[in-house]
Amino acid sequence: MGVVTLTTSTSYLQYSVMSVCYLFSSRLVFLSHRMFEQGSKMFFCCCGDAMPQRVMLQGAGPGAQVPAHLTRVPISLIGTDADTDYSDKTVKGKVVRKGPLVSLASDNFILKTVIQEEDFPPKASSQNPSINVVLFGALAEDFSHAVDRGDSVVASGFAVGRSPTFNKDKLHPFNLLLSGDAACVYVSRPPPPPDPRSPPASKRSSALPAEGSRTKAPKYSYCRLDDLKAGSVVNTYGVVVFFKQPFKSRGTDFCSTLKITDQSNQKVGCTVFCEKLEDHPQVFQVGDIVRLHRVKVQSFNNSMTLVNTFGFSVLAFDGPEGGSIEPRTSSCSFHWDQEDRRTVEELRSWTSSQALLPLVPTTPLSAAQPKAYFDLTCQLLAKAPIDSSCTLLRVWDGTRCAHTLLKVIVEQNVTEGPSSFSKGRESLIASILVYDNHVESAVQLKPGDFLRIYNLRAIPGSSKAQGLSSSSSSRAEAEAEGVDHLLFHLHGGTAYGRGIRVLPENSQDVQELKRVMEAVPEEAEDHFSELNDSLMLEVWSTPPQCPAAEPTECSTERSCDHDTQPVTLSELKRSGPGRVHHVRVQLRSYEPHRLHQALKLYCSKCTKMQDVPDDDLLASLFSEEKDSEPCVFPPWALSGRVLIPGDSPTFPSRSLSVHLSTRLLCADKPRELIFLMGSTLEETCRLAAGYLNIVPVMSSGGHMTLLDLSAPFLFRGRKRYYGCKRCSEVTVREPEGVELIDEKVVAEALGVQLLQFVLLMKLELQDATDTLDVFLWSDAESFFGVSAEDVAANQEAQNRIRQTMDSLCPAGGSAGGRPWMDLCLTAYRAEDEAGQNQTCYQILQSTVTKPASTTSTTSTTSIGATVTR
DNA sequence: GATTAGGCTTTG
Repeated sequence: MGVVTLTTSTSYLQYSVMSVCYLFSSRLVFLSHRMFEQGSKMFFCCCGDAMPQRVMLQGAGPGAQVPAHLTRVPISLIGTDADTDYSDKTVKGKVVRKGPLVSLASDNFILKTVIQEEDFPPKASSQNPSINVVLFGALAEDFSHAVDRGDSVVASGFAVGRSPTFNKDKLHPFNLLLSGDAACVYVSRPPPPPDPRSPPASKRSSALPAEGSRTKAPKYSYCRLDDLKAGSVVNTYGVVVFFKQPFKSRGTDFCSTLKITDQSNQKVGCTVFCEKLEDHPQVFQVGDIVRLHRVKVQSFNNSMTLVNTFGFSVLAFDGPEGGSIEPRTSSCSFHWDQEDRRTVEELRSWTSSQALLPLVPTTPLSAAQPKAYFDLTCQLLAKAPIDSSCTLLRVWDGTRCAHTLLKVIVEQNVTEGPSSFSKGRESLIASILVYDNHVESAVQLKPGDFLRIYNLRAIPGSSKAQGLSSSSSSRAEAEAEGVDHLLFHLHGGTAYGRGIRVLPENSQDVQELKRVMEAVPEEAEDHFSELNDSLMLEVWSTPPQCPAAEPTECSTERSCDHDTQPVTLSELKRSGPGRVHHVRVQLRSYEPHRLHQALKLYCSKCTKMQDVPDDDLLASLFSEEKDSEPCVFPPWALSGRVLIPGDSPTFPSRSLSVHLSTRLLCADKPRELIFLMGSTLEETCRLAAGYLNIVPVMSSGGHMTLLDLSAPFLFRGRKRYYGCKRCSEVTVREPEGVELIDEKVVAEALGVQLLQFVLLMKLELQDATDTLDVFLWSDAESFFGVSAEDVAANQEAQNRIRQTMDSLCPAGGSAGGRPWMDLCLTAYRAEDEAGQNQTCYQILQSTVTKPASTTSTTSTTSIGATVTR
């Protein structure tokens, strides 16, 4: 599998915190503090300094306005008139794509962006025109830092060139090239949306110094849990290690109980009395983090406890690292700043190091074991009172319980919500009897609510064994007989945190639950219900095999020889790394959607992976080398010239300097390998039709050398080969032998560490129990039945991948229409970019078996994204 | 500016 670390890619969330402009020596200088958020780490960096200004924020100062003598040209007119002088012209557009900053040499950069015209000239019908813009040098660097997608920019001082990617991207036949002192970009940014983490300040006119507006907010200090002094009122942060949902106290309030801890390892009990439920801590599970303001420290039984006091407020957060930091609170105004954010991050990181988080937050019905106590996240479908101390809740979570679920029969017309469901759905519904104090909270619940029920007990055995035989008329009647049935009880009292909580619709857990539920097709439910044989139930507690009404063949097969039974994704997630699993799943989604981005270059030596540069970038690398300086050629090289016929007045015929290997010439193989100097990318490609191997070279310091290794070092027909910048030690030599000249031989002669084309995709798999992100990488070629090298060079290979993905995951198709895949997965540990260990999954030894679609795989017409470079 | 509870060793 190699040693490449593949982790879920971290997206760099980037936003400008503030921009300040100074007038400095009569030149405008733009200082931008930008904040980067990367996983759990935050840092600031300052870009821009007292250098001449190249990228300017409009409205920031007098010099930042577009000079009045410049006139704007519509993007559609760029390049239409060969005589146009663009030195006094501008082009305006919105940044719709922004490429990475590519480093060419230590202080030279290149960056590609696409801008789209927004308002000029107004056009109702077709799409607004857009154009590629290539920026060079410090301008590229500044642009990379200062401009975001969505910004509106005005470019001036540009040159216009033919776009080498026009055939591919159909964007614009020309592009804008910005380099040198004259080039400038003016930026204006739409006003930022309000920060959702900073709710508007309270309208209360209260003089409370507390949770006011951000500007007036006082500095809060937080007391560590080993530093609590009895009698004081403090603010504190903690990780929840135990909690009880709010329950009615004997007094006037609801009471909730927390036990929290922090880096001091002290465990401190905390009691909250509030009349209103919404003012209580919104804690959903152990590991949640709470911030408490104004709690009184009391000594009880020789330990410190916390009780809320006047002005009390609480925020709660999810516990796992990397999750969103969205405070849960009913308060409409609260103080919240970067320091709070950092504190939560630190507690999360500490929590994970202490293994305080439960491995499995809640147990799905599919994993419920007889007699076990567990927490359940589910949706309420219906409820019915049984008697004054017992209420029936009918719930489901989209998973299938391994045991038959008992249906409790209730009197007619007492059920809130549907009294029965389709046969298939019924088989997925669990009956929960809630007792005593929980009856009162059940009254508040509405069918459709998403619930978490704490300390639920699975009651096993036959209905008779539970005293619920059909002849019994006591509390409920069960229609099922047998020994393999389950019913659930929520016992009275609040011991062990027993209780019911309604989860907010926007919570992560509810989103996850919905995904699982949506993956259960109606037909499948009915299909399931036919199979009530206990042996079959055992089998069918694993993912459904053919849930669609019209059974579809499985679209992939495993070629491995592991002797292991398929598991559900939820089971797989509960087991550790270092194992191989078989799963039967559907493809829910995949990345990248633009399939050409799945193609990467991989160095087997340093194990680094990089993107394949696009033609715009390559074209600029070639064009930079047009004017070669004088050069001493190596003694083995025979020099000559080759004529490249032109195809238009813009591209006249040119003769270029070529160098041949004496050894190959003597072997009568003059066309096997040429070293070509000063060619453009286009010319190189054209010559590649006539020469087997072309190595583009340039003169540097009076000697012949390769171009920058961002460019291919070798062209072989339509194939291009790249070298690793880190691992190559370039010297231009002729190959040793003459028998076979291929990319390996050439690379070896040139001291180039050859990069390999690979395919890398992230697939989101799903079954009835869960979803899972997996990588398709080392076995991607055998999965698709194509080589990555072919994908880089030929349309048929690209079509094959596109069609395979379309058939596994049809656009706009429902889950029911997606084929099922038998896959072999391996689970392994890898470090993410923040240095945190996480479990990753990779598809191994699995192959798509069916032709991807009914359309011909040899079709040469491609629509939409292809993997063309 | 009172009162509530102060986990738990698990009924139906």
